[in-house]
Amino acid sequence: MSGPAPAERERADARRNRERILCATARLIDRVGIDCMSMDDVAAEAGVGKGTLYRRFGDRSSLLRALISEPEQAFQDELIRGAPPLGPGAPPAERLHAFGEGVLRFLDGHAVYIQAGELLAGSKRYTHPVYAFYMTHVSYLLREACGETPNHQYMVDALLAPLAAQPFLYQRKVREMSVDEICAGWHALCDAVLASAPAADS
Amino acid sequence: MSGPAPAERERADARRNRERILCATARLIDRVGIDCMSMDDVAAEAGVGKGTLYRRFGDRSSLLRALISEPEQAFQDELIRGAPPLGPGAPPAERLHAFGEGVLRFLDGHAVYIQAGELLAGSKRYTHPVYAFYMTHVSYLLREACGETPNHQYMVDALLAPLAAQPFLYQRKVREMSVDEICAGWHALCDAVLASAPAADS
DNA sequence: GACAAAAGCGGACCGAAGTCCGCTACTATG
DNA sequence: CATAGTAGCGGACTTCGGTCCGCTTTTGTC
Repeated sequence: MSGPAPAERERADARRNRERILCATARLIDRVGIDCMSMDDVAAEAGVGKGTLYRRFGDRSSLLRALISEPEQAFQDELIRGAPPLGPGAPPAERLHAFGEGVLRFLDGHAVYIQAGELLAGSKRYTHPVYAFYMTHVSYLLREACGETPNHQYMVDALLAPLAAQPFLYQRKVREMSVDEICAGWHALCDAVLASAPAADS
Repeated sequence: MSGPAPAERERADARRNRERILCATARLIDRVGIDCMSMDDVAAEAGVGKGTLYRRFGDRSSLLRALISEPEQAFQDELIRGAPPLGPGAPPAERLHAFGEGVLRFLDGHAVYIQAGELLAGSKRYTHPVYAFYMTHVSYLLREACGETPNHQYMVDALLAPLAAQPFLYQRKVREMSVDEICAGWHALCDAVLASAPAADS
């Protein structure tokens, strides 16, 4: 009954370096800002070689994403298992509203990490698992709320588009909108889309 | 009555090099694709130095944009001075629909140049004059169609978001949607937004 | 503890974007 | 045509993201 070998055991030095790198990155961002932080800086600050850095994190944007992967995971968990209206239990339309607001407030809370516009905003946005997750979620809620409609998939994308980091930062910094104003806007958009489809019975 | 000195006269060699560069760029894109085209390649193909290339075009994405600036300009002219429903004369709601469809078909017609996702899609999208122009246009049409609403500005952004190159290419390539399907989706979104506000009288 | 396999390390290296600055050659003027 | 002033040229150079591959450390086995 020796437990099944832990599928992938992380070697001790690997783990140590991974943590060093994450701490060093956070420290550097705090000290010089994301824009001025080169990958060489990170490697040096962490006291590891550049190869190690890239072996663990693949590329720059993945490294940055790793920094917020924990709260991001927590947010996703809330969507699936959390309390209403974010989690299951509330009517789908209400959950949809809560979802958008949740994403926007999440973005605002982690503005430091996404401010370069790289995170959740780069050209990889659409192919990243996180987009697939959000898309599935919104698709489900929208279908529950108003059934299958001709342009269902498009509406899902349209609802998700203003929740990207890029437009958010633009509205926040250039337009100088408050988070509340942005949320209000999204709620209005959400209502418009919901109202445009015949409400499902039940 | 010697005409006023032409504000900025372009030196002969400058003009020659500018044209050489644009031709060389188009040729290279055609030959090896945007992704494999380095700025050194362009300079070499055009037979100019790298400094010249950058002096004229600032950076890579500006160079690419310059390639479609002519048809882009033509499209903008059509919006202002063209025939209805794109130009003035048609009811604002109808013009709004025509605008979105126009942008989408424009994107499709120039997919070669925007396929790298750099053009009209980079982080500069929102600060580029072209976005300001589109924004003003949509803002005007939306206001004409349904008056001032609480989230006017947000709705404008929301309508414009799915007209960016990035989501367009995603829908086209990954989702394998036809241009017509994408247009249909946008029309539906447009209707939803228009319907969500009290119609203006008049 | 000795050993072998392999997971992981690290920094030299590469390619490409973008900068800098001394030189060239075009244009305006007498 | 000679000259001066300046717009424009060009390529060496810098920076930075990302790759490669020989070397080191860890871990499982006897």
